Amino acid sequence: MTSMSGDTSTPTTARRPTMRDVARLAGVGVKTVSRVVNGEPNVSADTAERVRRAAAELQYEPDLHAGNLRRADGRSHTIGLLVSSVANPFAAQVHRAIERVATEHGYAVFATSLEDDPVAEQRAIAALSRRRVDGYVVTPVHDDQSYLRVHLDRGTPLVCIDREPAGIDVDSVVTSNYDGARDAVRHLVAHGHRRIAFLGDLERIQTARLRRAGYLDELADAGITPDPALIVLDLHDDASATAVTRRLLTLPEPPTAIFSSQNLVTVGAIRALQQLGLEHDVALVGFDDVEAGDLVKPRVSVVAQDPDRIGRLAAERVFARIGGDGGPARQIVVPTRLVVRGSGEIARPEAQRGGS
Amino acid sequence: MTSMSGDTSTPTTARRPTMRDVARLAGVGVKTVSRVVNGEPNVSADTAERVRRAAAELQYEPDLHAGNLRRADGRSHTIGLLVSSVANPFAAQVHRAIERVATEHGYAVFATSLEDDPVAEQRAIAALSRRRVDGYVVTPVHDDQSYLRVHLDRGTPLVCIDREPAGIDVDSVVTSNYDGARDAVRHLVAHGHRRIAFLGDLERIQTARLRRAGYLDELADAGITPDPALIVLDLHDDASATAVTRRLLTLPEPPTAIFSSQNLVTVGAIRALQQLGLEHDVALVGFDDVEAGDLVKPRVSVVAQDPDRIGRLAAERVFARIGGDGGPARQIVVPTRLVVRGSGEIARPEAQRGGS
DNA sequence: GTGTCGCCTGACATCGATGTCACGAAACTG
DNA sequence: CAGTTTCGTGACATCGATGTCAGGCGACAC
Repeated sequence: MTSMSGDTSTPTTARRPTMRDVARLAGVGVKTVSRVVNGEPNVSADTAERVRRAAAELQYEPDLHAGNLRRADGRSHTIGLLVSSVANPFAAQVHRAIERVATEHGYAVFATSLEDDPVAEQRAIAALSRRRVDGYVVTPVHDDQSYLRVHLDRGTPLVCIDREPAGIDVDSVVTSNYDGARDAVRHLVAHGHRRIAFLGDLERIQTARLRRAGYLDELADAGITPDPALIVLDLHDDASATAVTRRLLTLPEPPTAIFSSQNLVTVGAIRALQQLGLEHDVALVGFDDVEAGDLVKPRVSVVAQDPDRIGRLAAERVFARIGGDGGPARQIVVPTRLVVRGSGEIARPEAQRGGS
Repeated sequence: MTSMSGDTSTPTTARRPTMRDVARLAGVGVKTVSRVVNGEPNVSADTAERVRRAAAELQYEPDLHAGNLRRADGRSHTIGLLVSSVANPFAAQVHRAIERVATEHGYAVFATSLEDDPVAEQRAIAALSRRRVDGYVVTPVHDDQSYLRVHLDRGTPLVCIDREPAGIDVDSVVTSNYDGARDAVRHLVAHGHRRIAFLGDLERIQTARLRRAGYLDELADAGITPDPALIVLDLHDDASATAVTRRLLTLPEPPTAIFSSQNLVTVGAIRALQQLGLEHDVALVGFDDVEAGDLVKPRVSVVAQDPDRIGRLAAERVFARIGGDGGPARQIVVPTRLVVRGSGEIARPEAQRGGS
């Protein structure tokens, strides 16, 4: 109603108002403005109202960082998230879940893509440390996280997701890679398969090794001797997965089922099966869900991870730590879910039942 | 080599060292430490070395925000990104592209999901403003962005992506929604189709209206009178798209081709076609690429957007503005690309050639 | 009427850094 | 060799806020 000056036109470059400007306009001291802005008690109703009006008039926005400098708890109300890539669908869903929890707590999230580069991991941590984040959620890439201990000692919590950290004892939230792989293989064995191929991700990735172990142990428990010819490791993209799958399927004794241990590898396997016209004859179960995996024919069965839950649990751990939880480090394992859609339920051909 | 104290065990809670601590240890003034840390000139080689050693010993990390308080340019080296959802594949790819440019400039990125909530847009801007971001990249949701003018006036640039802003004159980077839609329809017309259905997204979304307009204008140019029965708007998820598509396909005079104007809607249409066994008989072109769209049979043809380029261009605009570019607002349009995979090249059935 | 208490309020030091400036020593100039 | 410039350095004010503390004022009890 009562506008300060008649000038309502666009100012060229306005200085950002500070608490002092608001104080001056409201005719009070800065500390009183501070009290009103932060909802502290002991301010009379009409002083508060005058301050609020002045703040609104100047469109005042407090400077969170300036406040933190002096504030007792020194919280930046910001956390950092390190993932393989924010564009990776799995990581993106984890990110969304974390963001949801963060927003509830009034926190903002810095997300950084590491692209599996250990050096990027350290650089990202340093960049976030300079920005004084209150906590980290990290997908470990580096083979040793002990360099992070100094941050823990200074009271900045860290939670690892997807992979277990090495060299530090912190909370972690990971998928049940080993059990999930066993579930997949057990499912295929239950449909009569004995020649089950394994398409593995890069062996240097911990989760890939766990999935391979699950595959081998489940075969062993089923009394099946693994055929080394059917085990291919270190696949990381769909093109090489396609090539390898084609080769396996044209062996003299081809597999009757395939367990592919990762997203893109599953896509590559599907493509190979389609190219050879074998998609209805050879069973396939993938680890990790495939986008639009229910549009393909046959629809693709998978052992699905739960990125939403992983993200939520990880965020809850971080905020518990920020909130002062000093308990021992927790290892949380999120189970996988077998999604039955068709490709994994293709039975071993009758022709072969007699053989072997 | 020369460790300060013999104690290498884990300290319980160490205070974070400040510049003063480093100065004291190195036996110099704080300003000298500041000079070394920031690479300013006029420090003798061995003073600099002594300071660096002290900083390393204490594992000193400068506080970026404290520095900004006094620093002339006051840059937080942080930008804010508002998207529909960080879990949305399109937005996630845009995000990754922006992050790449940001990293080159030494910037970190705050990403926030709006879930198409106009109130969330304003809340997010306020949260980022309090954190003093140097620039914004925004997917507008609110129907009026004039409330952002104050930030522009204070020198914080803003670039809109995906949708044009309303009420402010700023840089924007958008897909050629109108032309892309025309391309899709032209492609279907070229394959003989005249009864082409349109499955539109929510009409309140600007891009959805543009795609509809492209559809209608291209039909008009081809001399085809649109059949209102084949135009369905306000679809936003795959379930409703499936239901609607099934209804259209069972009309007395069903469409021979479908143009679906969005990702999830395309998925819904595919599912309906598969359920009715018509996927090889009715042509389909979608707007926006579908993940694993080349695994479906027939492989799905789309008019693809270029999220990587959109993100990169948007980020470059923001950094140009942060760098002082005061030129007039630029509207950048990123063209779509028709991806021919099979579903869009199904010809109009011969049986119908005689008719109409 | 006076003393005590509690509520409001603002002056001032402070957070961790950078900008300004003055000072002494060394290097150059003529 | 005196005068000037340059270099290296640190004391100090300052950025925008909050924590501390003391003072003023009105209400209440005796």
